[in-house]
Amino acid sequence: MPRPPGHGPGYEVKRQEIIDQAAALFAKQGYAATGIAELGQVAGLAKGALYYYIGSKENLLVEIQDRVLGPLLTAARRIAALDEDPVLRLRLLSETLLGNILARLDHIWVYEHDYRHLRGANRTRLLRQRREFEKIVLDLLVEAMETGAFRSLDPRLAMLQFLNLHNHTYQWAHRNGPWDAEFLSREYCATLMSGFCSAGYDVAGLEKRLAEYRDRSSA
Amino acid sequence: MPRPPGHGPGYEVKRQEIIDQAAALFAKQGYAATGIAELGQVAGLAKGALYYYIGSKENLLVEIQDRVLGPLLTAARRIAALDEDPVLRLRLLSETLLGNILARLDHIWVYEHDYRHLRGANRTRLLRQRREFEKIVLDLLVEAMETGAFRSLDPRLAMLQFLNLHNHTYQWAHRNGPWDAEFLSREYCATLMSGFCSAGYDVAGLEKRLAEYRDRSSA
Amino acid sequence: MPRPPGHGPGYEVKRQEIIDQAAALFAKQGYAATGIAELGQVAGLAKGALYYYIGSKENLLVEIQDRVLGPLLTAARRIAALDEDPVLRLRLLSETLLGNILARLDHIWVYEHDYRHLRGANRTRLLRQRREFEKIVLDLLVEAMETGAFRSLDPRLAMLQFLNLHNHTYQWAHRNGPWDAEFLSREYCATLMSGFCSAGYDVAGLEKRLAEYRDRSSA
Amino acid sequence: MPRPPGHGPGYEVKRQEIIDQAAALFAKQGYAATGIAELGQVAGLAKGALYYYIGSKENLLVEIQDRVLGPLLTAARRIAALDEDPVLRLRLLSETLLGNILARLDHIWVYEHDYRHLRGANRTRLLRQRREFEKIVLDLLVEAMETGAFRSLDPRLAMLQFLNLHNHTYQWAHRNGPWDAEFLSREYCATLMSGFCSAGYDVAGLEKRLAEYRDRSSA
DNA sequence: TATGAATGAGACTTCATTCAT
DNA sequence: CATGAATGAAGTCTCATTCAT
Repeated sequence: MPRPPGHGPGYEVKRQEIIDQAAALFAKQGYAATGIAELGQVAGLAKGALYYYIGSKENLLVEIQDRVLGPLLTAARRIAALDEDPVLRLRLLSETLLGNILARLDHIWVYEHDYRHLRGANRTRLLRQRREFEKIVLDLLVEAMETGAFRSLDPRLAMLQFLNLHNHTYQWAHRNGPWDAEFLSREYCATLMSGFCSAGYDVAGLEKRLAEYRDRSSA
Repeated sequence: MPRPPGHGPGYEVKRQEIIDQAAALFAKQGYAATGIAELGQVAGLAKGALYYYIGSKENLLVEIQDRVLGPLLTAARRIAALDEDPVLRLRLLSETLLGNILARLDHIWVYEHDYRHLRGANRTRLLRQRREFEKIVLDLLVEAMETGAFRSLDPRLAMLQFLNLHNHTYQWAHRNGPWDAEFLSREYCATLMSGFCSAGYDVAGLEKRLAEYRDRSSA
Repeated sequence: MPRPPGHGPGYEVKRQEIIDQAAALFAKQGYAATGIAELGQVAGLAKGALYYYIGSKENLLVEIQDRVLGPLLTAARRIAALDEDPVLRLRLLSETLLGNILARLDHIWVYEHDYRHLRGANRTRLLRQRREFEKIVLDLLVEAMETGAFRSLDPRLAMLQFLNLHNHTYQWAHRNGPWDAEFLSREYCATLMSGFCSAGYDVAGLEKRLAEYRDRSSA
Repeated sequence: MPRPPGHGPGYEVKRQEIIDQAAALFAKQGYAATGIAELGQVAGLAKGALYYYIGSKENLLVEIQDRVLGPLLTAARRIAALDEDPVLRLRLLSETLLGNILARLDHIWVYEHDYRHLRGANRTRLLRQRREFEKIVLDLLVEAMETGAFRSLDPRLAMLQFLNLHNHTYQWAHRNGPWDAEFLSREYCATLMSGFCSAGYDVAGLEKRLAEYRDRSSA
């Protein structure tokens, strides 16, 4: 991660390009099964120049993980802090999560498969961030139980169902698939909320409230 | 009366042990990142002897995949053929699937992560089997819609939700976890069926009908 | 102005050196019995660097075969196309063939012994080239029969005698041996032509006509 | 070569079978490229039993060489000692040599290609035997010059031509080929004698004298 | 006699990385 | 900024051979 000091203006641009290409390769073949030589070929750079940009192979993995978890956590924190119904916030979080997954499918492949190749501090940091994200979901679910929207559930199991349903999407989604994040989120949440909500809760009204929220916040 | 050239009586036993150990290692570190030397160390065998049992590294991967898909497909075919309500059969399939996942967590890790390292015929065969399993789920969902139990859903998306929810379980489950297959299946199906069923369908009655089915079939 | 990825200026030179050294080793010990480690030691390179130059062991074999058959076929085609008496052309071909054999004895060892270790396309190509060379000899012999210089022979057996006599030379010839290609060719052809020619043919005149041809073509 | 003491009656028979099979394999693939496992498969024996018969891989090579050189030297010595015209003896030797080559093509392949894999005493002994055979040919050629049948030749080069022409035959001959040893010997000797003999020598008469000799010795 | 299990060296090849230029 | 050459460990796999049974 320590980048050599004093780079020209094009450095960061090219660096980001290389990380993109690496994410695509890692997603297709796996991190361990992708060689530096292959990366260089795709990037159009000899190995020496490649290392000038990437530092090390593991560095690439770190960057890819950061690209996934950085925006995701930022958005999740923002949503969790909204002054809205926890169920609505869960719905917003769902759509954000799916949006991130669909927007960067190859990054997600790497994120889901290869985080175990991180070592030491990189790994610790990653796991901390993953736990933070899970905690946000968990807290929203607990809040929804406290407001009476949800019945009394095992909060951890509810969170795991939420994550199972969303996170496994990368396995079959593909660019130009038939469904976008908004649609998938609506469907997933319809399923989850039906299962989670209390007897009297108006599940069908959620989408209306979401529309109202969007009117308000875009105003 | 000398045996013809082949393998001795203890061969298959030891072979299965080695596959077990390989599955554990592959699950922890990934197939590509696990070396033959490491496998040999765990098995307590020199490399030559190891190869006497395994044939090749990819062979191990094939065996592990077969151990997952073999029993799973057998059970799924049997359940799909039962003369029962499709919703009940989905519930049975769910529990079987979760039972397989929890019983062989490390095999499932490998199954989910490393099938891409299979080549040629091995890969083709695997993908065919995966599709067969998915087809069974899909057909049951369609049946449930036809009987009026489920509302009109996109069958493929319903199947993917079913699989998302179940298959991602390996990511967080662990030996001696708090929940068994029966419990998880009940919870997952409660969620899914609430989301999928028609307005008038008696979701709560599913578990009772399951109990009745079990009484019947054990009789 | 940086070079595009590829190979530096010294690459090809070193590569040819390595092929030379490989030919010497293969000739002495056989292709199959010569290890990459040994090659590296002789070349003064670690295994990694060696592979940077050679690509694969079989590649070395291909290059060695090409070094033999490339010049040989070029020369043979040129000679066959000359507007001269077929017997004279056979004499010229004989000397060229012996010149190639004596000039690259170790290459010829490998060429004669280890072509069977080539696989697939490499092997097919080699066999095609070998057959082309044999065809050239065969056609010249047939021509010589048609002009009446040779008696009526089984053309294939005549060709095989020609090749037996020449090609086996590598088995006993050595650098700084007492005989050069010109001398050996004269002797071999004296033997062969005596056996092949018609009753009235002036065998002894062949060498004189050769000298005349050389005068003409050097003028 | 030291065979374990005290074997049953079938030992030697089976041993010879195995050597036959080894010769076939070595001829087709080369000594170095043929594995003991492959030999065992062909022989229908596990590796332990195979070693009981063969002692070591190099032993097989020794046996194969002996099977070639033993009969050849015996026959050559006998022929050289005949009280006949040296040219006739050369003709007899030629036919014997070709007979041995054609009768055991795979042994000859091994003999020609893999003698270099012999080490130490095995190698020394082989080379001594080879030289003895060459000496016999050389002496006959010198005799033929002394009797005036042949012109004055470089005896060593004459011998090498003789051997080139005969020994290279294994490269293209095959079982059920169109030509037998008698025919090939007649052709080869016709070529060689035409080239070697003095002006007045009756080459054509050689075959007649050969027939007379055969009448005499079968009588 | 014969088996099958075991060894350990060595086979060919690829790897991530470094560095002088 | 970028190259190409080099390393040495590690990758998967095969080898000839031994030996308890």
